Amino acid sequence: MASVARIVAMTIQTRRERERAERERLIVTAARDLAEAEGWDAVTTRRLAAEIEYSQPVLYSHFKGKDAIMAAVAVRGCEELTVELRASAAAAEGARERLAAVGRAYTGFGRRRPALYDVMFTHRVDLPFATPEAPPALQEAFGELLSAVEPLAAEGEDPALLTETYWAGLHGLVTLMRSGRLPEQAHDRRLALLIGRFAPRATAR
Amino acid sequence: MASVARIVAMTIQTRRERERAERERLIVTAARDLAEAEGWDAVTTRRLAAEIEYSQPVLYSHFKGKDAIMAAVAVRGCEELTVELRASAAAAEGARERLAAVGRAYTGFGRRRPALYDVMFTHRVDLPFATPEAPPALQEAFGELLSAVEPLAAEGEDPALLTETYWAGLHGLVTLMRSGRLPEQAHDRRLALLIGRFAPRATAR
DNA sequence: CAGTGTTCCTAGCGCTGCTAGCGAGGAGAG
DNA sequence: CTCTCCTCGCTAGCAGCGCTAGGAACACTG
Repeated sequence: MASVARIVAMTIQTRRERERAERERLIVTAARDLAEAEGWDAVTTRRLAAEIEYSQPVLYSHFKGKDAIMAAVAVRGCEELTVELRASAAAAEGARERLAAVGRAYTGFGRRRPALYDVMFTHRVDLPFATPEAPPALQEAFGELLSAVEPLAAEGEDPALLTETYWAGLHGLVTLMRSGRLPEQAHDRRLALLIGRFAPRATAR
Repeated sequence: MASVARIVAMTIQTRRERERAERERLIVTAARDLAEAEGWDAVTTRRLAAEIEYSQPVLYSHFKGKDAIMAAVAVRGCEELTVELRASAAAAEGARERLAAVGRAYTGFGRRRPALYDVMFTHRVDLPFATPEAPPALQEAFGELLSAVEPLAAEGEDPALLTETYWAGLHGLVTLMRSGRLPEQAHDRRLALLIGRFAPRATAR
């Protein structure tokens, strides 16, 4: 009897936990969608609460604060980015073309999903980044870049550092363009120049 | 008599305008200093008003809003950046060394004055950038980069676009590092890699 | 069915950027 | 020198922000 009761309690418990987890996903999805539709300024705790049809304090039973919600959105964004990078790399042949493909995919992601990109790579958000405790999704995304850059590293060059440098170039292009500092229309040519610097034709042929 | 009165009135007018202009400079300086000391979050209109020893609404008689104040700080920042870039370029010899010098100066500026850098190149601020109406200070800063990059452009490459691409690389390094996405300690090596891509040794020698 | 514990909502705090409207004080006219 | 006017900067307040305390209502336990 006692054991049965315990089992029942456990299943009720698990159902509750499942519902909680589902609601948490709902919060993150709502925050992301709202941000992508109207920008992060429109994502207020009140607005978000209305969106999920709960009251404000519920948010704080899932996340420490608004920043934590944004961090969760960022992690989900990394997963999406990884998928896109992987797909583009898989479809490309040759080292130079692989580098170009991930570059296009990366900047395309940043331009197509500006709000998501911002929370991942621009906004201050308390996520561990350049450490072993970084979210796996983030490490995978970096890994995709790494495997595209690595074959193009010259002798004596650290592939990881070279990848970070290439990443910085892509990131700079995306952010400067999106904030109006660089004109949109020449993006492809700038990207081609960047790629050319990291994969000289001599190396590819 | 009438003319004398008019002249007196004019000098009074000019004195007032001078005082107003001085107060405007005071506001911008206070905003910049406060931001550099405690970050932009600490720069509230109340705090800023207290700093300049006037009441809040005075700020709005000079600037349309907080964003306009930040834009003014950004313009002043561009002037400072131009000075530093120019000095570093002048002290360097050879195309490759010039490129490296401005790269070091640029990233050094970003690391040394993070709040100022953010308002210039990261925060959304309604300044015309990539247009002829851009602030002269901004165009000069870009010009400094341009004259360092131009000699290194290959045949058929647009020097302006190449400069924008180099700028993006520097900007990416600064922002990713400052937001914790890239570890600080390897900055010099990443910068060296970037410079190496834009000024191959073969070109310099 | 009563007791118990959790869950979620209402209400409110201190702060933000920004603005309306008043009162003091100097400028100009006679 | 006095009176009028007008400019200037202040006090006070609005709506909205992130976040939290405390009580009501619900579901489960025995």
